[in-house]
Amino acid sequence: MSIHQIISDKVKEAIQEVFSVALESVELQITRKEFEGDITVVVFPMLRQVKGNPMQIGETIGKYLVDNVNEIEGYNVVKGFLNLVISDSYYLDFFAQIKDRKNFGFVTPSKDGKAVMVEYSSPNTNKPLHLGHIRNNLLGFAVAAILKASGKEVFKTQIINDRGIHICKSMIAWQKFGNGATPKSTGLKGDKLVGNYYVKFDQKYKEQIAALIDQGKTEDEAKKEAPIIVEAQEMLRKWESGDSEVVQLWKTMNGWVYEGFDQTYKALGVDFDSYYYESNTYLLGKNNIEEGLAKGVFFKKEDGSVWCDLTDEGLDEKLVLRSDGTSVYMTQDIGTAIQRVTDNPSVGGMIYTVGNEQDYHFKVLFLILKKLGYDWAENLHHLSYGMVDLPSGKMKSREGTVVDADDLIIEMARTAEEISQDLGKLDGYTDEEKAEVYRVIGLGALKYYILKVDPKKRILFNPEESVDFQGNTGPFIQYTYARIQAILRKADFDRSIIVTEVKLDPKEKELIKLLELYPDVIQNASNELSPALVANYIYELVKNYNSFFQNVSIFGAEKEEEKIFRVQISEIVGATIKSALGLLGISVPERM
RNA sequence: GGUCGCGUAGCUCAGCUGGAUAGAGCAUCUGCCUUCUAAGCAGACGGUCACAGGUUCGAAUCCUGUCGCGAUCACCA
Repeated sequence: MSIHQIISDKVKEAIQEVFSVALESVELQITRKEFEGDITVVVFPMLRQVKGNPMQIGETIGKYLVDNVNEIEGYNVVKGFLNLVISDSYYLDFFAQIKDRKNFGFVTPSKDGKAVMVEYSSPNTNKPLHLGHIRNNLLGFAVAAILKASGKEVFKTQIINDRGIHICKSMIAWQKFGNGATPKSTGLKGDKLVGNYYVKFDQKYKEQIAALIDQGKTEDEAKKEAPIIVEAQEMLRKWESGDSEVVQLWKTMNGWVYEGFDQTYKALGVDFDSYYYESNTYLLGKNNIEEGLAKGVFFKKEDGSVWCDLTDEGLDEKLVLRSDGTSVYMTQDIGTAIQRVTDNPSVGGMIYTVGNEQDYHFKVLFLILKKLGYDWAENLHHLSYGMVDLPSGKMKSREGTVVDADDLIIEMARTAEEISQDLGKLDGYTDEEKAEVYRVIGLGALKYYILKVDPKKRILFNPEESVDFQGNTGPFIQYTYARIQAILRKADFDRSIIVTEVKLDPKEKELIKLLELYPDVIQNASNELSPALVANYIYELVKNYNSFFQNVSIFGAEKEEEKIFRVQISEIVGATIKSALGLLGISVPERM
């Protein structure tokens, strides 16, 4: 039983005994550093049930606790706050329990529980991944890892937008201007090559629109009549009718893109358990619309279009099938969601990692799925995140004002290299080893920078100066880990000894208190789907460790037991940093 | 216009279901490398928590309104 639970129970007992009142709940918090004590009972909320002076009530409870709880050594009351001093032996016991535990903080998954499907990434196959995708990928990957750590079975998946007019745009431009260029012939990454033709299309399209407007057309007319867009639409029709030439070109170009994406995913360190392709799913959902009609969830208008009435929920009517019987985005998403649960029957909920511009879409989608009566529809979450903006404004891939994912990853490693070389700490490493460390640091900086902020908030990303290596950053945390490894390399004595009696330094006590919180942090982060909670926890831990590291002599401890204990603390803090960073997809270097 | 989100130090961000004097980093300034990695530590400076009301023992946190920024309201995806 945790100390918090014990205190909570005993406070209730005390109130019952002295005031004959059954307390509903007890509010505890960690004692602020400026006061003496470890855990604080807040007396104020009790005033609702217990009449009296908060100071006196605090005194009464404090006395009772010291008399009746071994772990509590003393107390003091400040205003309505009862500060309790917890004995060293409690923390030593706790430490002995977690000292050798592998995966401390992680809950072992239960087989009978329902699985969660996490969708993320979901790119279009007409252009390379950019900074916005990076945020998406990092969030999705981290949330999946955190859910796993909290004991759930997790499937990572993505749906690839591999069809539609935007894909045909790249294809048309390649056909017209590509001269048979391939990734091999140009040396370009496949997704980059295809992306170039998407940009090329847009240039040509704009030229043609301008020319048509000069000829006296209105802008709307020009946009519809420009030859290149007409050709793209024709190509989409051919694709849909299965024209073998178009399909072949489509397969070839998508193949290039996938190779490129694989490299980027690998560089980012993310992966997937399954892939869904829109070309296979875009016709899904129509049957479900039929079912919905039969159930009365949907209704048909005179023109044959099918709608869902959501006015009771304060929303609008939503179209789910066009009057010509073809699907819309919503139709596909309904169908795909149902398909995914059919494919993976253990799935009891899904998380969609998609930008906040689609908040409304997912609100509607979830409502419709609930109305259709699926039990898993109760556990659907839109992991909504804010845009990543640049100082220059919004990123637009058609205009080429994007920060390319691959470029950024390389750039980060280069920055890490520059800083590292100035410090000269990796002397004696081979070039390959150094390059690997730079890569890990650069990536760590990028990932941490993006994950530490609340997903809901938009990020202003300044490529030149945004990524720091000091303070609340990935490299600062990695650095602490590397330093701990240096201590462990030097500590060539037996560390398996269980230390039972040693006077805890306040900084040591702080560290153990923080470690105690780790399982709760994982649990909370999984409930709120927020890697930022984990990130801020690691920072807190690392800051405390650094203060300990700098101010408490480890090898120069007075007694042998103290020395061993301090090394053990370093070891477990290191292990916790590593596992917590792992939840964010960040690796740690042994030396840096 | 309706709906949703955001607004905390010069900048970038924390602040859990309301709790003690609102916390970090960057930037500026002051100390600390002959012992474990100074990518560090200790400290100083810096706040009308957008604004105005309300709820109560207590509000950055909850409610209402106002302002600012963003997103969204397609038989697009």
